[in-house]
Amino acid sequence: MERKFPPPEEQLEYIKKGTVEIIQEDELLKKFERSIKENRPLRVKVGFDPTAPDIHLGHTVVIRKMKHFQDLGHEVIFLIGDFTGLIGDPSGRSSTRPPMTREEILKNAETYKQQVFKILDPKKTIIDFNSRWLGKLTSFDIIRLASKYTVARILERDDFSNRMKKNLPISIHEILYPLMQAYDSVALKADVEMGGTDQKFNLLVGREIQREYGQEPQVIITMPLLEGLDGVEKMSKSLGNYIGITEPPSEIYGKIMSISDELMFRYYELLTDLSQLEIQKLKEDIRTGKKHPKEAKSELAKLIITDFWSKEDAEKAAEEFDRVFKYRELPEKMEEIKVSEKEINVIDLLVNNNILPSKKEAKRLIQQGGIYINGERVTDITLKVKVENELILRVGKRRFYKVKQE
RNA sequence: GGGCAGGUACCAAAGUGGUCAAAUGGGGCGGGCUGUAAACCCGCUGCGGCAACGCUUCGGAGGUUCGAAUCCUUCCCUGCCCA
Repeated sequence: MERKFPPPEEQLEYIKKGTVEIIQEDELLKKFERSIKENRPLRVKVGFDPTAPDIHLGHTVVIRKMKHFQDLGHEVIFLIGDFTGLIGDPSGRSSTRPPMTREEILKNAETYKQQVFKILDPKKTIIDFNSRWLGKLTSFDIIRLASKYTVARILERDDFSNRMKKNLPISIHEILYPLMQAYDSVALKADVEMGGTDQKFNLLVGREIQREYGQEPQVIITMPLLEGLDGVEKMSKSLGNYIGITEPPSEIYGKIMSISDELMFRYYELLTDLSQLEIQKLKEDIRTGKKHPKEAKSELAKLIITDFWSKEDAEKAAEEFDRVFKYRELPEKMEEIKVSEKEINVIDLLVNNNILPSKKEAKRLIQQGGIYINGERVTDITLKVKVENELILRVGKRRFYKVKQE
């Protein structure tokens, strides 16, 4: 097939934007040159965890960069770490996870595809599973692999050295993880591997192991880690500070509106195509009062929603938000709660319908003034609610329910 | 295999026979201020009960005691040192 790659320097410039580190840049340049000469696309590998097929904005930072490689005509391998997933990337609290069934893995892969193709070009994306080769390694193979690296070097990894310092446990299987990931690069003959900055160690091991197996080392590219909604921790599902790309537009909008102004710029930088210059200008306009930060945040939210939904959805989400939080009107869509009783105690209403986890919690919220019925704050925890007419139940600032009789 | 130190709520970390549902900090939640921002202030943060109070919780299981997170036995887990 005839391919047309842009000139090497141009490619490098395009890829470089937004990266934290490229090791080594000149190697990448050479790879670009060779790829043109041989009319062969580079193989760019990125690994993903099979257990969490919920892609959030944090993942999209790297995925967007994968897209950039595709734009240049290269081959992107979306590697699902179904085998390494059994170990779990060492994080201190890791333990081996139960093996996933073939069905689960395939199902997750499907989910991944649906999500990731909102960004990537399906025609230029190879989806692979590392159990394909890692599952076939014999004990002999694994020992051979393990012999290529030393304990001292493995322990250089941040996470491990910290745990050593703190006298925290490190299991043997954890130190195998980087080697396994490195072996993926061997199996795939990766030219480039990308990941977040927290992956740097693993990525580097890939280079060394490839060399050990007689391959040319991959170039590694690290991307910044996106901070989660709290602005401190990295975005992750387990911390609950994330925005999933399949979340409804109104959710995404609301979550973006709740981030700090500082974080907003970070998101602009990592999640939109605005140039550094444009972002600088935006900052300046806000600083001088030419633009209200809320306005800028709204625009950011709309840009992000447009990526995963559509421009119309984005506009609608914004209108909806203003209606509810600016003009204090009701949201368009509310979860409906069906109640069989004609009359019910507020607390039961809240707990029986799984709105709140316990009666204590319900009581607390009422006493703290966080429950409203038809716009009126509930102050009496023994209040009986008549459900004959439709009721609007508000819990806290942002949760709304429509209560109807069954 | 031996010696030592540990295992407390979402996390970190006090508590070492009753006054401990368990200090404090973080996180979370609610309220106030606002732009669902930050910062700040107030409150809450095991379950049931309107409450009095009761129930379940301090690695697991037993035991001592009127009474245990606290003492004993045993088991499991972690770290350090020695081998």
